[in-house]
Amino acid sequence: MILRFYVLDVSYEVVGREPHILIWAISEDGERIVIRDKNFRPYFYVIPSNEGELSRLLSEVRRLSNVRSPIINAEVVNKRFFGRPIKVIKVTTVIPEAVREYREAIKKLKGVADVVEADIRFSMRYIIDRDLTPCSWFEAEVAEMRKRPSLRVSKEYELVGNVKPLQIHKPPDIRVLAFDIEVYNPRGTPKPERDPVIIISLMNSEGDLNVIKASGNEFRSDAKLISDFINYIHTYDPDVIVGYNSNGFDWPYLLERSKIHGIQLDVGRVVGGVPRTSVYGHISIPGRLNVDLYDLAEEISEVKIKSLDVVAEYLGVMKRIERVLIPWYEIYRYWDDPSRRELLIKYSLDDVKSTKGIADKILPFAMQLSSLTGLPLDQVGAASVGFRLEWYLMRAAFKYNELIPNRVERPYEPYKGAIVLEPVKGVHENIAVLDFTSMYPSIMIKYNIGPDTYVDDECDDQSCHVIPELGYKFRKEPPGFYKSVLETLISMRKSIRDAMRSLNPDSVEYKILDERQKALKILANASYGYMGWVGARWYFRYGAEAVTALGRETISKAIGLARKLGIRVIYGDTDSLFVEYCPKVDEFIKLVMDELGLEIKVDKIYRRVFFTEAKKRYIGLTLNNTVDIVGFEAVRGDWAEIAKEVQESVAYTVLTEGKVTRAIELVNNVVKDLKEGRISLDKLVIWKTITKPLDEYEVSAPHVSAAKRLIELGGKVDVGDKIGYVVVKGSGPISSRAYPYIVVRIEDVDVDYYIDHQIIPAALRILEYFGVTEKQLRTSSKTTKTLFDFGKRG
DNA sequence: AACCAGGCTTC
DNA sequence: GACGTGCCTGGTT
Repeated sequence: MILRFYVLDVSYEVVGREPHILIWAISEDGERIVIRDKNFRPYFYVIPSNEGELSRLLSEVRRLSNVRSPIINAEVVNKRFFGRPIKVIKVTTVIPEAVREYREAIKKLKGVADVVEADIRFSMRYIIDRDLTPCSWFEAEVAEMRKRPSLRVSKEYELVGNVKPLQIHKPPDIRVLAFDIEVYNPRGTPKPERDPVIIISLMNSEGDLNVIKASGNEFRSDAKLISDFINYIHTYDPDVIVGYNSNGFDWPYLLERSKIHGIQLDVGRVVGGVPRTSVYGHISIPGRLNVDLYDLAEEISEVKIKSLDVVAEYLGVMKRIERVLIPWYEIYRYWDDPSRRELLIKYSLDDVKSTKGIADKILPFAMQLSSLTGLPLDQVGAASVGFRLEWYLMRAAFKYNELIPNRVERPYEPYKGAIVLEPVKGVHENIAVLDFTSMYPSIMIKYNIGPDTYVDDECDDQSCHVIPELGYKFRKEPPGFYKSVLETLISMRKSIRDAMRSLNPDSVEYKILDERQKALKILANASYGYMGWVGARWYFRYGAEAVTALGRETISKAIGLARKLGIRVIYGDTDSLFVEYCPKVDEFIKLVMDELGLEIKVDKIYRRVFFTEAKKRYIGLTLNNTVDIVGFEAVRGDWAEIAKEVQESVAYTVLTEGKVTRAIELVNNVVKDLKEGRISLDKLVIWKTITKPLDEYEVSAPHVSAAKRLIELGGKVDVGDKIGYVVVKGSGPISSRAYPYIVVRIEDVDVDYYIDHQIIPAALRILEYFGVTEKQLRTSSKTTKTLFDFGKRG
């Protein structure tokens, strides 16, 4: 029979002595199914040192065959390696696990230059070779077989013919389950060996909400909670499970708690298939797609702070002011206090609703990324940008008959990057931020940059591009691997955008295509960083170096053109220019296109923007009167809340009202409040991450000594933990006075430290420019100057 | 003055 | 289970 199905995931199992590919899918009529392909075999390639060795090598390779997993085929085939035609031996065996053994044995043979494509996971090999991308529709000839009882699906089929892609964009109805756990945390960072899970909140595709609570003595027993959770999953049977930082927190935590209770966290579609850590640090659940939305939220560059509430607000899912927000370190207090427990439950529900809402907004994008890269949905979010692009490149290489290079360990070699201009300090009115569109990808295409186009010998500038500063040469023709891939990505994106023009923007079809064009853009934009990444299969340092050199040349020339037109340039970084917004800007944009062959566009307009002398830091007032704070302390996580609040209000006050006096008053009041003990301790906590084992630190930083004190107190500190410390009264270095916030009483706080090293510097960073002195900030005065008295002198 | 460390999230 | 470099800052040595 012919079956149409939507692919969720691909895995494999070895049955007897035969590998079976399992395609997890949803059939056209909505059934959850598995299609078994028994006819796919693992293989890899052997590159000879010279082609004369081929026939000898062929027979030596064949002789290595063993009975456990015989070499069922070895033949000479024509491939390309970095663009050059090459003859290699293709070796095919039976059991995927045997590939490694054969690879090692063959590497040792005389006359073998290298063995490639022996490090590609079997299920990914299948996805590449059959072009069976997840999150896409296919059709195939199948035969229904008796369903194995170990599989929690409704039907099982065996693949008989070939799979054929279908041109259907709309996915079937997928069951998505969002979940969120709350943990009892009376001692800072919760530890699964002592702190129970107290709440699990759930929300499914139908919008049903559920709360599972800890029970028993003091409501701190979570054994039943865990088994209720497992039962819920079996009953609802989700295809996709989403959480926020669930790979980093919820799943590992639940796994540890289950182990303590001796419960098997059997939540998959294979009986006994428990979640386990898999590739890219994601948690894999057999037969279901476990997606951590926090990984995907990292794509949203507009949001600086990637917390659940902020991301949900940005995506229009839930407003922060309309939801319950509880600081994480207070969770246990709400749980212990019967009058506040309901509020905690409400908080947890708001979290799970936000999680589900974020899933609705970004899963469509992730699904497109999955279908483009071939990485299953649960991996595509967890895979770093480099790996996503790499899988796309590997699929492209297969189509071009190019061999996929091995991942090799290389030393890290830094190279020169972009230009950052010295800002013109002060307040500027009416400023346009211009951006080169996809500067680095455009450069890679324009100059045909890549490992296969680099020319080592003589080459004149007729047939080669010669790179400024470096003198490296890249041949103009034919297009290299990177250029071909980038041009394909860009032309695919263009045709999608053309197709979108004839669609209603509210239609499902339009939205799906929009997500696809965004995914294409992201892949293209990752290409330069990927080429300069030492871990990349297609790493090429000369190429990455050439791209930044050409970028520096491009922006310098653009600045020259702006000046020629008499347009004042205020600031610039890599591919952006802040210029005064005047009618000549249009002319400038045209001139850049004509002279440099690259597109530059107005990205943003500020009514007012303020720079100190520092690079990468500014505050801007947008056309709709919101304030952008970039780079300053207010948007960083390692400053005390009180200092961030002060700086944010100062920024807002000077930009919108232009009143320095008001800003000074504001700081005065906070200083006074602090001195008189009216600021709560949690606004004084400074949070910093422990990034390596404590004994590896060469200096005694405050957060490190606070962490050591936490251990003395019987606590546990792991790499990655955030340590919250408060500086207390006394003498000596700060680190000797940094204590974990949980042991500090408000009356022991070194108020002067917070005034001198947090509030004053944060406020002064902005106000210093307006002639405000440290003294004025400490004590009230009667200044009446406004921002504009100072603003025009810059 | 020269260095190291951090810059991000979940509870 | 690292896409790049550049930059700022505080604290220690």
